[in-house]
Amino acid sequence: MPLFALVDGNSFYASCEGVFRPDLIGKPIVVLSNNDGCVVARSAEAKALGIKGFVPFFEIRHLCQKHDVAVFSSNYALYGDMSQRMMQVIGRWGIDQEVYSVDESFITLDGIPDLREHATRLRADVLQRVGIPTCVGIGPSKTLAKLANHVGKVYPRAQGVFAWHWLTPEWQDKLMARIAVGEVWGIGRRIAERLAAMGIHSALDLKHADPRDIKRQFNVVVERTVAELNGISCLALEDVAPAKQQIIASRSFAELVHDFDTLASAISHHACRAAEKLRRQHSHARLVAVSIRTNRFRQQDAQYAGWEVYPLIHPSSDSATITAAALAGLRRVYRPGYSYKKAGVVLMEIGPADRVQPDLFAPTPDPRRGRVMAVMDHINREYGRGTLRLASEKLHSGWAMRQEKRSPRWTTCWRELPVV
DNA sequence: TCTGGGGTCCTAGGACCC
DNA sequence: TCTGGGGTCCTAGGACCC
Repeated sequence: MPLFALVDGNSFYASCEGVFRPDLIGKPIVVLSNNDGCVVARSAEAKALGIKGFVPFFEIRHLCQKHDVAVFSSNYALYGDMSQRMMQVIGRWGIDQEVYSVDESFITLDGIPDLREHATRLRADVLQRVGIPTCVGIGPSKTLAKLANHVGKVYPRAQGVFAWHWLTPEWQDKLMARIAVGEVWGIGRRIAERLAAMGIHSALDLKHADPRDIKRQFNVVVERTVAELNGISCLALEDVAPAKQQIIASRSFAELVHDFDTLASAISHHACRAAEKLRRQHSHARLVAVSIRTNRFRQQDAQYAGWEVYPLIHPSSDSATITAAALAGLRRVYRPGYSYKKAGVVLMEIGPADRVQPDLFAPTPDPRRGRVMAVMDHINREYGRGTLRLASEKLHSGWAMRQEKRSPRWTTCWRELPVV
């Protein structure tokens, strides 16, 4: 029987901010989404103040002022780098590792004798080397490992580590009966509501539900969740990350945008970011889609959401080609007279760059373009993102996002290194 | 005044093929 | 008048995750 552990960073973004600000130890920390829109991370102290996740910042601003909460704009350069460091350390403690998200990793622990000791030392190692506190949950399926992680967080006595097999089956069930079914991985709000109508309220209820019944009412995914809760592992560890099938680059604007040229600059920028992501996974895309939309929360404004797909003759990962397609799409989708809040580019029909079906009649793209892109990526890696870019990205700058409280890029930018 | 940005998978239904 | 059986592919929409 396999044995999985889920290791995750506690309040990850907030913890990252705390690492370089020892003066904030014991103080509430909140991290905001792009554009300083919503709360995306809260330190334990901030949670204790009653600040909920995903609420718009303006609703809790007064609370933050009153309690002297440290508020940060999101700093993805910092979180991405801290994530890599954390994953590297966690990986040393597992047989195999899957990096599941920016702050979560599954590892397998088959054959390790003293799991409590092992997990405790793992946590200490990450804390010492990276500065991030973690929790470890252990179980015979990924779903049970996730749920064990939840137990490790919620019960202080667990001290951040919990494994199901430390309890007798009876006590396992007693514990599961106290966990709401919505806490189970894969059970979201909608399914939880429908389960409640069927009389299934706790994780234990779902574990004991009839799988055929669940399959009929929902689908195979929920059926698998039932099996996983019963200790039957259905979800394998994915130690190689599959290439993305779809790449999105989009942003809200700090202020409403009305004119085509400003939108064109934003779309150029997003197209280049998307193309860069595409090249990083050595893929080409065949479809470039553009979306623009007004602010859906402003009911007093006329609403418009446009979406246009633009096919490329040759699948490509060339920034200029993809940007040209995105701008062509924008020209078709743009309607004057609206106040735009968000623009984005989506790449689809993605495939490996070394397997491209050429077009019989169209001229073959210049093979030297690939080298131009490689040089551009290299320079941007070496000297910082945006050192080289397309002119069309910079024609107008009226679309920047709000980021008023961003901390320095402590670990990835020479100019912003902490000074001791 | 102020409301994020990514991703994946599954299903149902229609078009179309032999 | 009667109108099969087996399949694939695509799309839209819904659900989930972080």
